[in-house]
Amino acid sequence: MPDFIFKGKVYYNPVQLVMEQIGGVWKMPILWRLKDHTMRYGELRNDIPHISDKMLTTQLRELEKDGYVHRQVYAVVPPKTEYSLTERGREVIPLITQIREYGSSLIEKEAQKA
Amino acid sequence: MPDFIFKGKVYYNPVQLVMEQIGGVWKMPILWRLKDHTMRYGELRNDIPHISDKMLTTQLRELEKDGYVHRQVYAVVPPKTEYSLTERGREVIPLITQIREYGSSLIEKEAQKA
DNA sequence: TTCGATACATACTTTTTGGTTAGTATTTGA
DNA sequence: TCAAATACTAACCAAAAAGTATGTATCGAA
Repeated sequence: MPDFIFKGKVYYNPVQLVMEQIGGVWKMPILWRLKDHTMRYGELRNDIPHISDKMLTTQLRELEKDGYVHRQVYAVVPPKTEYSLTERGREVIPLITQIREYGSSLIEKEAQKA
Repeated sequence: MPDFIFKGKVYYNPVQLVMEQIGGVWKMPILWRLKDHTMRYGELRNDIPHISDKMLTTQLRELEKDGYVHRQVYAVVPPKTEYSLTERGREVIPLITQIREYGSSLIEKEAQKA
């Protein structure tokens, strides 16, 4: 597997690309919430434990730039913004499902031992 | 999904745990090489482009500590160490396969556009 | 006229991750 | 006696990711 270029940046392998697009602590949890419905900013904020405004905003912006979520701003006061998955976002859900399942299985095994 | 504790550390969700165990730039590429055979340190080193001694060593140690790889040291000179997957390591391969496939599909789509 | 509601932005600090360079231990064979 | 081979270790630095704390714009309602 040789190096390749994606959107102007060099990657060493496909895993690295995926990690950059949906890796980190918050991106998959965000995508997961949007799995089957649109959500407002504040709803995401309330639904994802421990996330800060800064993290929620930056991660949403990156997911938008990379084509995973759609951002719909309504010109009302107080402001209202709705987030939803794009086609690409929907396509990545099975992968997240498998990662979550694997994580849960790790936790279960650990619980059995203790 | 509430917080939980795994080996003494608090996690916010299962994704975060998986990311910590096999995330980052190098761990999955390492596990992938060991997929169907034991490899010596130097073989891994030569086979994984751009990886440094420091990264290879630290990531192997963490994978060993977390139970994904087995480390077999032979008392010979010059030194010889063989790495192989444990049961847990083998179990995680399907997940890595899917992540790689997803990454490859991203690359393909991007190539079609350009 | 001020307040409340919402979705942010900004500045700053800390933590984590990764990269670079150089060095070490051991024994066999030239 | 010295070089070669292998699997590391250590010290240091840079970059990226994440956390914390505070501020802001807008408009309608009270």
